[in-house]
Amino acid sequence: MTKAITNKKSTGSGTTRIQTQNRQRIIDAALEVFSTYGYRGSTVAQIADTANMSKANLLYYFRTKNEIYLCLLEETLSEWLQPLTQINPDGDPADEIWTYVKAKLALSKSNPKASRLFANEILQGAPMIGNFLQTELRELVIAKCSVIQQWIDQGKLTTVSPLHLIFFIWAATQHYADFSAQTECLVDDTDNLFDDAEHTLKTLIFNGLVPQ
Amino acid sequence: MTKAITNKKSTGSGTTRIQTQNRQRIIDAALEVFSTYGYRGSTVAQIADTANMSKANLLYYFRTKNEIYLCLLEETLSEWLQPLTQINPDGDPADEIWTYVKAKLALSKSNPKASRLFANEILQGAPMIGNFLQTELRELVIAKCSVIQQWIDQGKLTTVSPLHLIFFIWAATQHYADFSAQTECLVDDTDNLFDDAEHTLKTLIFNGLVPQ
DNA sequence: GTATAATCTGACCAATCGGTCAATAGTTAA
DNA sequence: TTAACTATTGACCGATTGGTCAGATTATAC
Repeated sequence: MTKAITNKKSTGSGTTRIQTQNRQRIIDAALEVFSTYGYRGSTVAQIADTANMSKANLLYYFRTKNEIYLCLLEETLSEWLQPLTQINPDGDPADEIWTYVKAKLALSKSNPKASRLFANEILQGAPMIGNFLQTELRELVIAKCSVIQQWIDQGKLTTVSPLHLIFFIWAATQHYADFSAQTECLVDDTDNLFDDAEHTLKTLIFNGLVPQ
Repeated sequence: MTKAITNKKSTGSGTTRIQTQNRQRIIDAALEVFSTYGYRGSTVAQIADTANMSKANLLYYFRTKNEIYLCLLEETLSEWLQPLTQINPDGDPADEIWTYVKAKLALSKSNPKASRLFANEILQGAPMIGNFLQTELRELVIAKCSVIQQWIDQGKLTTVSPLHLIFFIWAATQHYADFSAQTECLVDDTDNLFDDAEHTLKTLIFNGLVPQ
């Protein structure tokens, strides 16, 4: 999944000011387009338009549509996964999990396009990041699951499947980014959307739905 | 969103045996393709191939790609929404909600392609069903929210936002269909996937994550 | 300033896209 | 059997797709 700069100055130090600038413009535009239409539904002309750049010039910086897509995925993946790595085995279980939920919710709010980019990719069978899912993500998730399992064994958490708890947090938080077209149709108070979501999630996760 | 049969016998009763048969074959193939690649990422040739039919013949039954898509959405929408309509204001709140969760989970298991079809549509901004979301779905959701609110007012449920509770149930259940490419990478025991999900969801929704 | 490399462009390409159409093959009711 | 209709096809259309290329333009090092 790695493919670095295609064109370089033969003389100097590798990357030009104009290169870094334009490659970033393209990546930004690509996020806009790919997150909306998915890989196959997006066109390089559309990305070039969004980046205010001629198609030929865009293909001077990235040789193929696929190269843009892979580069974009790579840039976005680490940001998207970072909160999970932050879960601290030595912290208070409830605190750690709630911090994680809040971080994922904040990401859904601040960068919904990144969420939709992955949603599109996975919906379509993860053709590009399938290998990543099976290796790096799997390792990380297994590690964090065993942390949660320890907390459960210590009686600090209710007995649940750690893996499904994680699925459940992913689903509940990313939903607001991935399905914003739907939520925005149904929510009246758009301003407080994420605050309301956070409050309801907190109640559900820590108190359950039935009064004790 | 309504467009009925295009070609009809000028003599007889409207629809031929071959017509109903082939239209169904096309709809089935269209679900397969559209649910995977989204509207723009799918091609009529691909649908025709999947249906074991020539492209020209497919376009004899549906005049345009869009017409297939709309017909498919229409057929699938009601099935997908049906469980929500079943929530009974006079039933026991916890029972009613749990029945709903189980029904949605069962749908995700039995017809994941339908879930992915809608996921793709909404991810891409709901260009075709936007109007439906704002009218029919909105009405239904508002009605069910007020039912849940009454249960809360009667002290039978914890105070949560009914709307976000519904979002949460949608997210948690459809996740297993929409992101199956991911879950299948991470789950070891694929056989019991939905049973484990159900158990974890039940614990979360009714007990919360912290032991009482 | 000027040479050299980096940047940018329009014209162009084969392949594929959604869709049409005239002609052929298959069904069906009399 | 046959006439009228339904079903199916391959050849074809203009538009769009991802991508190339020769050459024009701009920035940079000396």
